[in-house]
Amino acid sequence: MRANPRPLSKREIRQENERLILEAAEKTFAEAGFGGATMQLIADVAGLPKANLHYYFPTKESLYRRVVQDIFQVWLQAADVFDGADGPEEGLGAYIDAKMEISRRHPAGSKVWASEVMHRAPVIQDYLETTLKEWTNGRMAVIQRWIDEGKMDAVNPRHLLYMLWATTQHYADFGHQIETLNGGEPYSDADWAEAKASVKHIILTGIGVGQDNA
Amino acid sequence: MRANPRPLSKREIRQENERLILEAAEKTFAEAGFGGATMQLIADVAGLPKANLHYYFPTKESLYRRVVQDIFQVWLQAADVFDGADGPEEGLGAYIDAKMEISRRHPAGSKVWASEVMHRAPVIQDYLETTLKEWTNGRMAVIQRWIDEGKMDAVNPRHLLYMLWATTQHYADFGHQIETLNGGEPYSDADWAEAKASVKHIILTGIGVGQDNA
DNA sequence: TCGGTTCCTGACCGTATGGTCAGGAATAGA
DNA sequence: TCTATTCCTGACCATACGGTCAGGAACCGA
Repeated sequence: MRANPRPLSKREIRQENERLILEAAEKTFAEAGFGGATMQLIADVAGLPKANLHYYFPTKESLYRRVVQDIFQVWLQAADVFDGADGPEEGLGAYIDAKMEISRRHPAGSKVWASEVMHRAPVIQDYLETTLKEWTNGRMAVIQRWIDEGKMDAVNPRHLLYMLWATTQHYADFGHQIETLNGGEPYSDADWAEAKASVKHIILTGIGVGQDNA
Repeated sequence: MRANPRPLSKREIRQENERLILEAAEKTFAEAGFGGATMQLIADVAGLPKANLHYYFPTKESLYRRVVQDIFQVWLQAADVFDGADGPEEGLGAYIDAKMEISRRHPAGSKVWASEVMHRAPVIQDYLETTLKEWTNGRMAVIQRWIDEGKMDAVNPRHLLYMLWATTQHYADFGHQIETLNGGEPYSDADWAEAKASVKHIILTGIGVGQDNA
């Protein structure tokens, strides 16, 4: 049996347990939905007693809210690559790469978000109306500027954004279907590269942006 | 008070009640998820006593299974436009139109399907492995033939299909988000026309197919 | 050392859920 | 008309759920 190197401080204990709970909650909410996930199941996944969950998060809804908020922050951060780009090939290309990478690394988060929105966003409606709306308007303006500068075709910026979201998140939200159609095998590095390249090629070509496909 | 024109026959009663229950179930499962939907709530929406639901569908899962199967049939039917088309502009254009129309008319069904797949398809895994896989392989072959005939660019047929699914279903599954970003207003006829045109333009252009945009 | 704070959890509670069932009403078929 | 079948439902049941709480253990700061 191993020696205990150092007792955790109160601060460390709180950080560590919150992390354990949030990870377990994200995974469980993604797999079972809000209604299907039980506090007992989340507790089992986290390896903690159920009562301990209620110590850190008073209600199931408060835990869920925190999970959804964290996901939203990840997505907002990923959109930074959008800004400061010289044109659509760089900006949109990097954005597609970033969102595909999130779908690959954090599929559970994407599913929780999708589920939340599908159920009419009972918890994050205010985010949709404020932060997301402002973010969307800002990026639409960037795209419109690129159009005005003749850097891409005059497509509807809003529907272009929707297509980017839909396509990239599809690889997370419908990952199980994709895996099944791949003979039950998870996507390999090569599969992901092919997916990224295909998405970028069709969309960038679709808006009149040339590509050097290596 | 109105006179009862004709008492319903047993057969008619069964048909009508099953329809009521299935409609209520689709709507409720879409809005609340499998776990969040209760038999009592479905019964209230259908306007029937809860015990009557269990008379027609012995368990909640059997009712849910029936709902998902019905949705899958609608989608398979919609794909008929794909076949017999002379080329990608006609075939894919019609397919996009058909799937956008389903997203508009049956958003609840799309959501139930999405939710089912996100939760690792506990009920329709066999459909994914058989019917959907065969369907997908067939359409990939059609697309590959179009490519070989020089009717479109050499894109990866599989990822093109995924993009079609993702984009068209996004307008149903994320309809609430789209509506919120539309100022809380549901999409009008003009909004839907614009969405359809945008999706078709970007994707068809993206695969090297010219379009006469009226 | 010691009082205060934080962390922890087994046992418990009220409620809501999926599902059952007995018994009755309505229709079908002969 | 008469019997069999189908349809219907209020009342009920066992279970599982989210959440509470008392009481103790561990750490902190002075």
